[in-house]
Amino acid sequence: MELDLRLLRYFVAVAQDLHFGRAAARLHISQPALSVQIRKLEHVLGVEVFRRTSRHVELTPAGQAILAEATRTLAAAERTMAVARSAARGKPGHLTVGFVANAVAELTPVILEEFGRRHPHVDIQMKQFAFADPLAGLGNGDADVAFVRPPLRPDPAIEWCPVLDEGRVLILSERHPLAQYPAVTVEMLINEPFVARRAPDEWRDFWLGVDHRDGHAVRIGAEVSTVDECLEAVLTGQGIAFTQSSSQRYYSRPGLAFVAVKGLSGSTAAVAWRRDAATPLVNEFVTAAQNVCRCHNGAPTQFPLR
Amino acid sequence: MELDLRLLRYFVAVAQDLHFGRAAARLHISQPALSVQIRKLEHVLGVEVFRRTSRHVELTPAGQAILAEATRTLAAAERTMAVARSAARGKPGHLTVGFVANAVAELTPVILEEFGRRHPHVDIQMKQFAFADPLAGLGNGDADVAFVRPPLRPDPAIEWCPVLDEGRVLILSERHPLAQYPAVTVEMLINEPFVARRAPDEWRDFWLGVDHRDGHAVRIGAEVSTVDECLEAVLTGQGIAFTQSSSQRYYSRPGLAFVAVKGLSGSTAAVAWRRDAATPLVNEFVTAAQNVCRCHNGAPTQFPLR
DNA sequence: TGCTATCGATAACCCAAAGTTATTGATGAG
DNA sequence: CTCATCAATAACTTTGGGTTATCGATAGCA
Repeated sequence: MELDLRLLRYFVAVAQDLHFGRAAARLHISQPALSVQIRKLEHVLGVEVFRRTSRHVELTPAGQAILAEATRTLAAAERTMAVARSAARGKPGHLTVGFVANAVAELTPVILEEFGRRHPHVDIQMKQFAFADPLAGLGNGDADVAFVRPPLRPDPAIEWCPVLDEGRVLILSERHPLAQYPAVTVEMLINEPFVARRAPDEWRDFWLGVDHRDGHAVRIGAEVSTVDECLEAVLTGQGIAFTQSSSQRYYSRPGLAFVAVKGLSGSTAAVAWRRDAATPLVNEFVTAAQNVCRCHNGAPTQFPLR
Repeated sequence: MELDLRLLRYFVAVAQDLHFGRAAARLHISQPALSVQIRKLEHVLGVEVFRRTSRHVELTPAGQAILAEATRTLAAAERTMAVARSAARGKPGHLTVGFVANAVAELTPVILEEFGRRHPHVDIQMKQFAFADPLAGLGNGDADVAFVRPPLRPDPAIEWCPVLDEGRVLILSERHPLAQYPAVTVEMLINEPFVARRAPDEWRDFWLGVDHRDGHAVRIGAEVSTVDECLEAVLTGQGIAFTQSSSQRYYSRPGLAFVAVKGLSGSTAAVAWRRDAATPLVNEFVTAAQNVCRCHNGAPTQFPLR
């Protein structure tokens, strides 16, 4: 019996939510089918990857080790498809650019254009990642280069260079009482429910403004994985959230209000890449980004706080 | 329709021998099944990967680009299996060591032992590669580290460090007239048919002793991909061949004779690794190899020429 | 202790698709 | 022009991944 990408996809899905029923739903198959396939995977691999009772599912140590490799394998397959798509469009070169939310805002198209002018034979695929992966695919090879927003977990394999500094603002329903204020302070928000990003701690905390709360715990009104989920939660009044100020121009929509927050630190956007996968094309892309933002003299582009 | 490892395996097989019939035979399926699956792959990828008539099969430019990625994807899958096997044996760590022929001969087990003593939790998988891949899997991630034998095509991503220097000897059937000589010269072999290794030019030529032939063309008696095929060809008298002198101790078998060759340059064996995948484990392995052979002061272990 | 809700495993069945053999049709060689 | 080669097509068989229905184990709770 041979290994098969489907088995890996199923495995990763179950590993993600540790629940056969929900994973099956996400995969658009029935729960028994998923159970059978996971057992088949375990047979093919020769190890039990999950320890499961009728009440609990968890990865075995073997499962954890395998999960990392499975993710890489799936990323490689994804990349194969991407290269094929590029080739189909007559472009021999290919570069996958990961990003989160609105990337580096208005600078994004400028950088792409700058790069495209120098490398017209390269097909660029922009690929968005959810909050759960602030490295925007750099971690497992899903992306060659990425627009990210620190704070990032320190990782010797990842290098980055700031491109854009902007302020952070409050985003809330326009029916929320605070929406009328021209500006607020973090203290005024201490008891407000926040919309939290499902993300690694350092990222989640940064966007909840934990550093500005003087140790006060955060009330969580909703948990979200993507920008749109976040906006949805805010619109329906489940909570408020901080966001980079460029969101006002990218995600403005009826019923949504933005309010300046006094004293709140800003957000930096950066180009990032893997030190061990710095192909010439990646380097060229980073250079293009640096040229555009002129951060090679240490000063990323500054946008007004509001 | 989703991409599937089977399709990639089939694709690579056809790309290798550019012949549907033979590829199908190697894959143990019928030729029509293979044709259908390749067409399916092309549909999934959205590009034609082969240009084919009833007389000729060749990769399209798109196919070439995709082949590289497909190989990497398959290697990643292979690695997933390997890690699973390791985990099944209760070893959380894993290292795949590629090698060609008899690796670094008697030093191999010593190095493995040295490394194993320092890293008992790491499961080492030795993986042999055919002559076609003198980089022993370093090229596409099939191996983390490898025992190779220069000459290698210069590649900035690959670094290596010599471990062992040994002479080269002639290998021939004991019924061959020259088998009686205590030693021969290359001039005496100019008109002898040689067994050639199916390998990149620099490697193939080195093992044919082209540098010692003063420009005389080589008569090719057989083409082989592996050591055993080579010995088989020599035993059946299809040709003679040069080999590292340690072969006398590793591949000695009834009917086979080894003869010293005066003036023939030696062969170096080395540890090699990818600069961009030099994980701590890889570095430790290289260190172990260096410690064992003491080549850190520039002098790889010397074996007597005969 | 026993009831209930939850959730993964098992069973029985169905059907899509990968495989088979037989054949066609195109093409390069002599 | 004929023959041999080789990929594509056709008609079919079979494998196995999917389904629904059901079971059995367990945590929560009165």
